Amino acid sequence: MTRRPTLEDVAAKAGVSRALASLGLKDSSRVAAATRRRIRAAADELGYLPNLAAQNLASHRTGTIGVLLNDLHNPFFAEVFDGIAAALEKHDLKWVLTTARDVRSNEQRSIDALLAHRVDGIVLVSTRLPAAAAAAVAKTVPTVVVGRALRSRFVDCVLTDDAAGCQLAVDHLVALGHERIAHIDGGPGAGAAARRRGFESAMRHVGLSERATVVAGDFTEAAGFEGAERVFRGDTQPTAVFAANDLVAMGVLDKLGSTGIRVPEQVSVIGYDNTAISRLTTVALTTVDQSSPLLGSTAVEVLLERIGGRSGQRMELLQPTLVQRRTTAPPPT
Amino acid sequence: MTRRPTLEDVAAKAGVSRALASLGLKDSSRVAAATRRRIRAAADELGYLPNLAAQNLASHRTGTIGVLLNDLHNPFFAEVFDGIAAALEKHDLKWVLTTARDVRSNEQRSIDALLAHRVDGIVLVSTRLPAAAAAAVAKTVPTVVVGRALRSRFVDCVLTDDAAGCQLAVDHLVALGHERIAHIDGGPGAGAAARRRGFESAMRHVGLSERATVVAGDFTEAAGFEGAERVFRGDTQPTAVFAANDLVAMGVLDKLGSTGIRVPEQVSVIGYDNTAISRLTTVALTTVDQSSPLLGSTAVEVLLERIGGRSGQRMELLQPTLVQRRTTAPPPT
DNA sequence: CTGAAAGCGCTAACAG
DNA sequence: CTGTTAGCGCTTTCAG
Repeated sequence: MTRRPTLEDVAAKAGVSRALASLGLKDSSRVAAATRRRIRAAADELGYLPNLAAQNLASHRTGTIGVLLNDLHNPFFAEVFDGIAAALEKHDLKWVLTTARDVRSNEQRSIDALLAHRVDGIVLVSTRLPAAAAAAVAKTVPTVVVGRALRSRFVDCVLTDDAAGCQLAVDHLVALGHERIAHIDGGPGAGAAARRRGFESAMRHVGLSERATVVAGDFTEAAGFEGAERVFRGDTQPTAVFAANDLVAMGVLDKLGSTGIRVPEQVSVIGYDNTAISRLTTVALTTVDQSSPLLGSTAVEVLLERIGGRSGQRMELLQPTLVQRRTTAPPPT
Repeated sequence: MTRRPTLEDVAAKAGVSRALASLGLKDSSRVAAATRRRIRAAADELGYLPNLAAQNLASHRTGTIGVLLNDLHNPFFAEVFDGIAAALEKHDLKWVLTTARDVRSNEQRSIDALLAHRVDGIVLVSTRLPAAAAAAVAKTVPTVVVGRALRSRFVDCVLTDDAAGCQLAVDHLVALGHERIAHIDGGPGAGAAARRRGFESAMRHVGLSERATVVAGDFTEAAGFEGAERVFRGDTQPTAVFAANDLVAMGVLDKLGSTGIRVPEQVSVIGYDNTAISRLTTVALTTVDQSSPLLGSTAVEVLLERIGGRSGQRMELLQPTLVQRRTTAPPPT
């Protein structure tokens, strides 16, 4: 647990000045190749690792992007992060990753932590942060929001065209012959409102407004379970359920399974996200795909543009697709 | 995008020196309560956020723990992280979270990044890092490894007693009447070897050594799928499969389902981790529970002890339990 | 209780 | 090509 070597040590060992050592390690063409090699060798031998704090402080930039992921438990976010990380690596940027864990107030705290790091930019993935708060952050540091549309000159957004996604889902069910369709929504979750409105307007488009039910949920399996419970308690039971996301859909399947209602013979279920779980043939959930990694990588590109100086808002809408599996079928006759 | 306020600004606004402002914000009793309030007010008004880099550099400590998670896609790690984060919050510590994403060489790079942050300690969750490399890290900064046993004076370990866990699984299957049991292992994954050896020795204990098969896998669904393919190709087919983890088990269920083999009537399947997926009643996977959050919080406690000065190794073995659901039953007669 | 001064490890002009 | 000189924003003795 000895003191870590500093640039000073490297410089001494290589017989050069600190400044030259610094340049040498960055492969600056300003320093002779031979010297460069000597410096690098000295650094390796000492096990030198630059002190980020010192680097950041002196250079006024961190080369780091802050990423706030809503929830580590939802595989969807892991996939979005894959896209983010890949893009960041491509651009030789570092990142610091945070999650809010549970509560809402934690989101601001997590963001403050990123700000304290003096990150060069921030990616907010599906946070519930109030629009005003997000705009405030964006005024301090370039910010892009994933999964939610925010009208603000300062905040860029990258999200799936949920209106289209919901239309896809509804059209599919209607084509199969369904009319009474229930939506279990994402409650206070980020983007939940958009998806709920998408569902309602899609049902209107096909002239089935009065047959639509919406029950309040959350983006979790538990919410899906409880939502299904409520949906199938009434007397005018729907023949299909459109869940706010795959997790919710799993909860619905769970409830239906334990109640002895067969899917898709008696009830059709459709999810949103096309996560790994939905792909399992034992689950085989019909779902709306949002190409999650693309969401992430696009967010990074948009952010870099903003860091590069663009000042107008950029709102990137990605088109979803329907992935038809085996939880949807014609309703019972 | 204006310059962020510094301590200097806060001090000026509060009409005190920088030093006092610094102390005041830390609620040091060395500064009068009234002054403290004035300082705090000034800071709030300016939206002051301390510059971490400067703080770290000046104080020689970061109050930050580095966490390297093997894989964001496996919900097991999200649960372990819950425990880690909760414990860290309890102790008022910050963290920086990393994942290696894919390749092995990335693990060292991720660790170097944590080291560059000058974190006060490191938690390595299920990394494949060679023992020597881990020990090297530990000599630089207090380190605890989760999910793997490493014999080194410098590295502390927190893991589940996999020998016991495997015995639990095997005993359960044997009690049901199974004899030909296959294990699809975790291949090169962290802790895979321990689990494989645990399976083999458990089978030996019950005198079923020759009935045991082991096929090489990986801790993924895909590996489970392929593993099942190989297992059920031969002529002496097992009646039960013990998977290295729940993801592998899901892959197995997937393959069996698509082949028309019924679970548990024809084949029993048992997983490891008791992740959220296994709990779904549509899946209802029998599995070995490792109380993942406890694994995480224990790791933090052990790490803090080490940071506090303990020098001997601490090897914390947590006892697993069997969670019996509906993928295991007596073999067909 | 408060302030002055030194310095953390590094980068970035600016000279030689 | 190489070295000198200032800081970056903060904490931390050490004096008042």
